[in-house]
Amino acid sequence: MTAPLAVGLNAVIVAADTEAPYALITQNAHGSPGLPHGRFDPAGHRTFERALREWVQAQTGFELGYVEQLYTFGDYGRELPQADLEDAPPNARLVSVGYLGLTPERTDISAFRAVWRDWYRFFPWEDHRRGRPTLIADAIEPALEAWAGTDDQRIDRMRLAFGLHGRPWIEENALERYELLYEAGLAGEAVRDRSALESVSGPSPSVFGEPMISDHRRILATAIGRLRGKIKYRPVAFELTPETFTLSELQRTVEALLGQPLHKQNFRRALDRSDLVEGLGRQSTTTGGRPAELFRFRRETVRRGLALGVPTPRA
Amino acid sequence: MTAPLAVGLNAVIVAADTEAPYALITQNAHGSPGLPHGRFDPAGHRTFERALREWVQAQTGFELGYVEQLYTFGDYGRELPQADLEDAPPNARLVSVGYLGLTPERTDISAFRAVWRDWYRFFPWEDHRRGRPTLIADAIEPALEAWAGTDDQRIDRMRLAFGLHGRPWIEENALERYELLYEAGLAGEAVRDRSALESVSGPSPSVFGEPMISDHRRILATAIGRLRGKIKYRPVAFELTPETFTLSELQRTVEALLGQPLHKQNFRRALDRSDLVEGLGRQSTTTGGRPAELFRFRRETVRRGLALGVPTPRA
DNA sequence: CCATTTATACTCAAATTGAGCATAATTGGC
DNA sequence: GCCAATTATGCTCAATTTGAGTATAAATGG
Repeated sequence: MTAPLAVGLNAVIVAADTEAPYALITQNAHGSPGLPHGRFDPAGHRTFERALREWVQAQTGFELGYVEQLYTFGDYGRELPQADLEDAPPNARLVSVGYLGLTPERTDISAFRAVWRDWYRFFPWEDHRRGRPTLIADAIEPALEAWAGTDDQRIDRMRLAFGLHGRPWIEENALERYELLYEAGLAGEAVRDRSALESVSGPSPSVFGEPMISDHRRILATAIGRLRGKIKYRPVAFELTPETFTLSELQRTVEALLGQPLHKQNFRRALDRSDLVEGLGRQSTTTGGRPAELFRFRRETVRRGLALGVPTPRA
Repeated sequence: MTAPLAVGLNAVIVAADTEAPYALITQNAHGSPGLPHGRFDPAGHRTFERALREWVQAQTGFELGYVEQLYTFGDYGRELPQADLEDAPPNARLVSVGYLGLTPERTDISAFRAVWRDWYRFFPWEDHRRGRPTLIADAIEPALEAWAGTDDQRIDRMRLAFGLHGRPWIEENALERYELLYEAGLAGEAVRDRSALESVSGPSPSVFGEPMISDHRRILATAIGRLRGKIKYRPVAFELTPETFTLSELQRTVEALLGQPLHKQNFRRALDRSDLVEGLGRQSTTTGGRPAELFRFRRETVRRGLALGVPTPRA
């Protein structure tokens, strides 16, 4: 009577530099991108976190540091193709628990079937560092409008999610935006899941961003939103930076994660007041221009209990 | 080879008035308090949320409104006594998914085996509305100190969690505080779980707050922390208030949830600027003193996209 | 009708934010 | 070797927000 259950663990492992934020991506047998993942074996694993660390280590050679749980998905509508379940019992229902891991540098993983990928490849509409991507006005907005029709609730959701009609763009809402596109049939996964369920394959509409296997892009969107929110009130940014860095490097890294430019002077001033970083006196040999001072993260400040995030003054 | 898995769903259903915050509490066969819960049956349930709504309806007669997922626990150390698993396969490992539900009033549930309980009964150290509870300095601090001994990391965790030695009390950290007490053997559940695993029953040390079945108090602590954080940046407070309310009622309700007094004038001013509420011109017939104006929540403001929380200026 | 209680209004200094302009120290042509 | 371009860093100032106090208004209950 009760159908079998399987718990899948999925890891979004994030690194970032001044250029872009990266996620660790694996490939399945068909070469489709996905997240490092595996099944949770209740007999062999004491906790989710341990199981996750073990899987990630095996699949990518990567040793996880900072880890936090994201969300547990169990929807029927997103039931997975059997191919993704490997050794699960037939017809097993998958419950997937997503985790976020942060790492200070893109460690070498060349020996494994995993690569670091700029996460905006999967979410091209999320990068507003050089202004709002034209993709939104040119393609996403018209496609969503066609989907919404005269349904007021759909129109509302669309405007709020994508910051249309004078609403502000809220970078934390990466999941809402992806789910909206999925619902509107504008994500490759939606096309795939529907044809699998209904065995119909009508004319494929235009879809946005590179799709991933299973519901992995949804988990990645959850991670992006969570990290973007958390960076503002907890010093997680320093889990992603090297030991020493210049203020510009830190700022560009944060901008890459938020997909949003920040106001330089105000960023520095607020950081100064926060006591989160400490100048080292040493200079960095930068590419062109005046050399910048090197800084380090003051872990002591966090232990004093105030635990603030990095400032994010809008530019 | 793979042990059976069961997914348990647990609901923290919260109501609040100017006196206290309440959680909906059920009782097991032995009269021990717990949260409304049930197993997720993958065959019968499409999504976690639907299953949850069904269970809660059956156990408490309660119709859930606002719902959000909290956290998924899967630790081995907190394995549950078989009694709590009811119709699960023997030796099943329980994965428990916690949900938070909010409701504007304490609806009548007298026909069911469920009651509304002031949540501070389970967490007496969390209510700082009338100053820091003396329980902390009198009993918790010495007990934790005895546990920490000279272990610097333990001393540090203790001070940060409970705001000792000049650290600020951070009301969101309800889970950290409970887990610390559990680890230190100062929660009734810890005593119970240890004796179940080790079959020893030494002298029971003093424990704090009323224990709950299974890991339900841990889930309740998660809910408290989450709600306390969210109330500051999303207008969830209005999911808990009646249609119309006075500003004082709103303030006292928020204070009850945070366990923290707020600065009256600044609370009003910030609320004013936020556009979250709108005066109705009508007066409330209060108990004693000048009558207060009635207000209502402006849902329209949220739809305009700014979606701020209620202000929480420290008193 | 007066003391008490509660609500609401007003004020003011301190701190923070937003956004500009000015100056310093490099590199890379020419 | 000098000048332009580039990047880092410093300084200023008005506008806004915060923190916290004082004053006034409108009820209730002896």
